[in-house]
Amino acid sequence: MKTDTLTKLTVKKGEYLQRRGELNTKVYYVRSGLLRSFCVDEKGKEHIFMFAPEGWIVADSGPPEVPSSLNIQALEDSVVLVSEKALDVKPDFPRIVRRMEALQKRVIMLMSASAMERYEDFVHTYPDIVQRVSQKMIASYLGITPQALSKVKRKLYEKR
Amino acid sequence: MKTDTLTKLTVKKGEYLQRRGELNTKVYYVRSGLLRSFCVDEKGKEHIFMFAPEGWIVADSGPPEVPSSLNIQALEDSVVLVSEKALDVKPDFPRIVRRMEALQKRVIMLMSASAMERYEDFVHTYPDIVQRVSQKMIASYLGITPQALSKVKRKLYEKR
DNA sequence: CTCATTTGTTAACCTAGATGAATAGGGAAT
DNA sequence: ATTCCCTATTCATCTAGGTTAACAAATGAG
Repeated sequence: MKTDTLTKLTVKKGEYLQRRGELNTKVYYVRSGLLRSFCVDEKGKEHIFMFAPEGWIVADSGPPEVPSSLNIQALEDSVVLVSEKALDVKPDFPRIVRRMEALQKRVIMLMSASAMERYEDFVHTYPDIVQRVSQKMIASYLGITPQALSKVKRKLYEKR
Repeated sequence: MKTDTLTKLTVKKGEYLQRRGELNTKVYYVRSGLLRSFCVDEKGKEHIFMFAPEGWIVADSGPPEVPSSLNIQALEDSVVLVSEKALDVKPDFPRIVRRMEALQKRVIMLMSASAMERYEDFVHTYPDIVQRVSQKMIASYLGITPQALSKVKRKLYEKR
């Protein structure tokens, strides 16, 4: 990453960094705050692809010339460094490997685990995020409705 | 990729290249035939993570020092080139980007689309694979049972 | 502060897909 | 050919999670 191609951006809670359909040339490095990337299906339902707290990188995975299918939005006031994908000639390989690993796990969880199992795994894997975002956001990440998440949490509470 | 670190491997249909729990140091390049990578959940159910026909690369995404969570098996007689992850100093970046894209799409599909939508998308995206593998395998990739896939196909047939 | 909007939870009902069991076809080995 | 096993399909039943609606609590704007 060349330092001179980075732009510092300050965004308020709720602001968008990128919207679906826009050109997909940027990579966002979160210096402080919290972002989410998400898509919206035909029925208008939002699906969170990932949360990005401090130190994380977000971008649509697609090539720069294809319009983005994801929206990127700040969930807290945030400071973000923006770089151009094309200029990012020497990508951070270990970080990419970790991302792939996380995606692999996510796919497998979505295919094989119940909503409760996915919630427990999420709480265990991202305990900090759980504190910082709404139930609605967590449900949207898990691929269930907020109502279903409420049920899950009650069952877990009753268990102990 | 250094040519001198590659090993050519010939496997018969049904043979395993890697089993869950084994060290996870290898990357497989499929020269001919067809592989699948999959995991097995606590209930003994198999979930296919990906199919790898000619020209594709398969590996567990995790770091080499962690035991693999995936099994890799030949679905057809295949010829495979094997290389060590650690020696693979200059990874094929465009290919990785395409893989990430595919994974992103898969996550989103699993969260937002019905079994029928996922099947239609699969047929559209991998028409060749559909011809080469059993219904059971396709169902396992889609995250549904073979019975549910049967229903989906009948409904699609009735529609037209 | 007030008013309005959003969020979290509960409950009643509904559906997509799982489960289990039965049946019929396909190979492969002998 | 026969046996064995595995695959595909169908049906009946069950259940996790979706949908709709109601309401209270929290949040935000002015």
